[in-house]
Order: sequence, then structure tokens, then C-alpha cells
Amino acid sequence: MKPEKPNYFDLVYQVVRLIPSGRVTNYGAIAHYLGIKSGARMVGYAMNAAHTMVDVPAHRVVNSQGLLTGKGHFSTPTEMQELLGKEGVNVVKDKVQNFEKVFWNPEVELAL
DNA sequence: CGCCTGACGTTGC
DNA sequence: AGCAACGCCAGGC
Repeated sequence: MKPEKPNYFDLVYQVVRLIPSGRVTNYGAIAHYLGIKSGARMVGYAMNAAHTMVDVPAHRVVNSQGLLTGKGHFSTPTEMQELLGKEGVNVVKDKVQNFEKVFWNPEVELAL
């Protein structure tokens, strides 16, 4: 068939796009929500492409530790922290504070 | 067509 | 508790 862009990226974009301001999520949650257990890497991979998407707040997506692992992929390594901080998410040393508080679980918030 | 890399997660030591 | 290795899947070369 034709490799017209795998829906994989789109699926991730949709979920990430639904993340409300002041809230963050992790790759594993999105991956699990999409139905892929060990697809956390794929989510991050999709985020890389999402970097070109303005509607995809990739800065709201962090790893299971709440660390801004993808900050290095942004224009500036501080932009991710700045954006989160401006949205109400306390980020110290590239790490999200109160991660479990600001954590946005798609399976719960979307009432799956 | 095959090998390597990659914004992760989990388990083992 | 911190570090290392493995596993998974897809894209790029």
C-alpha cells in the first residue's frame, strides 16, 4: 500500500493536543492509551515529528520520571521549562515538580 | 532487504 | 537506591 504517513503520529498528536494547560503527561501513558504497551519510544519518536506541529504541545509531554527529556529537541533547552512554568507547572532542573499532581492521564481524563 | 538509531519503560543486580 | 541491560516498533540509510 502506500506509505502515506502512519496514523501512529496522528494518534499521538491527538492525545497530546488534548492535554490541558498546566498539565503534563508521559510517553508510557499515551502509548498505553493508544494500545501499545512498549511503544513509549514510538510516542517519543512521533513527538519528534510533532516538533514541526504547532498544535502539538510537546513540551507538555515528559517521561515517567517527569524529566524534560525532549528539551534538547526544542529550539532552546530552556523553552520547554519556560513554557511549562508559564502554564503553572513548576519545573526545576529540567524536572517537573508535583509531577503526579499535574499528571494528565488520557485514560482517566478522557473517561475511557 | 538488512542494520542502526531513537523525546522510553521496566526489570535485574 | 543507583546503574546497566533488554525489550518494542518504526523510520532512515
